[in-house]
Amino acid sequence: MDAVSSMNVRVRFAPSPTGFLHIGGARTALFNWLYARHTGGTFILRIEDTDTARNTQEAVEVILQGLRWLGLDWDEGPVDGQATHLGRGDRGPYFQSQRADVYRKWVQYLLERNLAYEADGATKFRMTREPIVFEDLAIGAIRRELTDREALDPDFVIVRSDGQPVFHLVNVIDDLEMGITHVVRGEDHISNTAKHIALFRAFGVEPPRYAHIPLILNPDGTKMSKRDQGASLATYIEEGYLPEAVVNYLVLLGWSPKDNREILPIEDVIGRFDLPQIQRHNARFDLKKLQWLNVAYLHQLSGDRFTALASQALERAGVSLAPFPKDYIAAAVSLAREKIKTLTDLPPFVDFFFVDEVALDPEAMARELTPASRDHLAALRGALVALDPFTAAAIEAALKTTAAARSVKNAVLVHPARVACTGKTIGPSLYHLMEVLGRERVLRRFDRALAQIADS
RNA sequence: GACCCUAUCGUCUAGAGGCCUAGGACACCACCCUUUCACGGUGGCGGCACGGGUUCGAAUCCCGUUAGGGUCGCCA
Repeated sequence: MDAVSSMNVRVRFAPSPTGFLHIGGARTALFNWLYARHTGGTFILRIEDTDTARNTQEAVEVILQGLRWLGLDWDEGPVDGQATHLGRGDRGPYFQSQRADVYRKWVQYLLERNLAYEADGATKFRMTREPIVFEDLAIGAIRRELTDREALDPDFVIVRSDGQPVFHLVNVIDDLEMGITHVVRGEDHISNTAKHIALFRAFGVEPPRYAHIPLILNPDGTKMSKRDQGASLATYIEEGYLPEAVVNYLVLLGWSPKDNREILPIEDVIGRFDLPQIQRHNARFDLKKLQWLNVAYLHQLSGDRFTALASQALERAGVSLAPFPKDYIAAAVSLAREKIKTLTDLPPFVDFFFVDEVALDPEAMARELTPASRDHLAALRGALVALDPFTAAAIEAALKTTAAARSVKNAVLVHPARVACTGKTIGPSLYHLMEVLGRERVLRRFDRALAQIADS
């Protein structure tokens, strides 16, 4: 352990409960968590719910659920979305709405020392006129001068005329009171840091170390805001991405293991993650790469977990699995594993396994269940009736023998058979799907297809 | 308007003065594999924003320009 690692690192993620967790916020949380785990430090979750009007318990739950889904466990912080509930940890409360007396105490401290003053009913902080210089762990030396507007009046409001303390004040007080040693946050706070450092000094304490991480931009390079496609973590949860894939992708967006590896077990990342190596420039979100990672993680999932997640996705899509044996479900969904990019892709691939009568796609039917295919299908049915064992290999052999006997290419039998069994032109391997379906179902579906052709 | 950050293939990145004829991944294109759709395999396309310095030598250091992003609120 190096010098930094051996000190007691305390980092925090301090989101405002707006009703959703921004993907950029998720990465900020991730980087804080990684740094805490890398250093053996403490990861704290604090809810910045000072804007009482739009903060609700539900909005907090969204954040907690998002972090839990990502696997980012916090050592101190809320246990649920209820602000008045006592959290875990001895530096609480972890909701700003419950810390009014703490803020009052420190405002009093500033007032008594003439470091703040009343003006127009508000309380303003006497900001230094000198440039603030600090060493950012991710970026390097930063020297911040006053802007022209600030030069006119450098002092800023820390308590509104309605008595509510503002962000800069509470953020600093909480970091101070909670013993935060490293502030890892979005680059959009880099200019605010001067104010924060000045406040820490006024309170008579050394400011924490800062590490500002780059922002996540839209594919077109514009800032990703709430409305933008894919800005909310919830969309990835709903669209069937694996948390480990999202985490891996987020890690790669601004950090690199420097050894050309892309698939990174989280333990490896924890072992190597550090602040100075964080990328300095903003990154654009690339859904295609996330999808690629998701496929990779889908492939290496254990059979049990895949079956569980696939079952969930099916139930959510309205497919009832209750009537089917566990083995049948597992065998059926496993045939789709290599075919899908996300779990929401799965239901259309395997739903035919779980219905009495397949829904015949009109186009597929028109193309494959033609009078010309009738005799082929009937012949294939004949080859399957007494086939033993009814396995993929045996089915394949039977189909090929039948095709050869009729002097047609395998595909001439394969395509109509697929439509007969699944109703669609795309899907899992035909031979395997027939094995899983079982002889009885297959023959019944063949008969129905044959009847369809006769009717048309 | 001012202040701050940033700048390597379309995208994410490796690169901390000679190892660079700039490496990898995603995407894209071609071919192979193949019963569909995918997976996989092989190959290809493609980049140091620009201009000045410093140096024997610069993607790497310095300055400027340009571009992008951020901030300057009684929002967080």
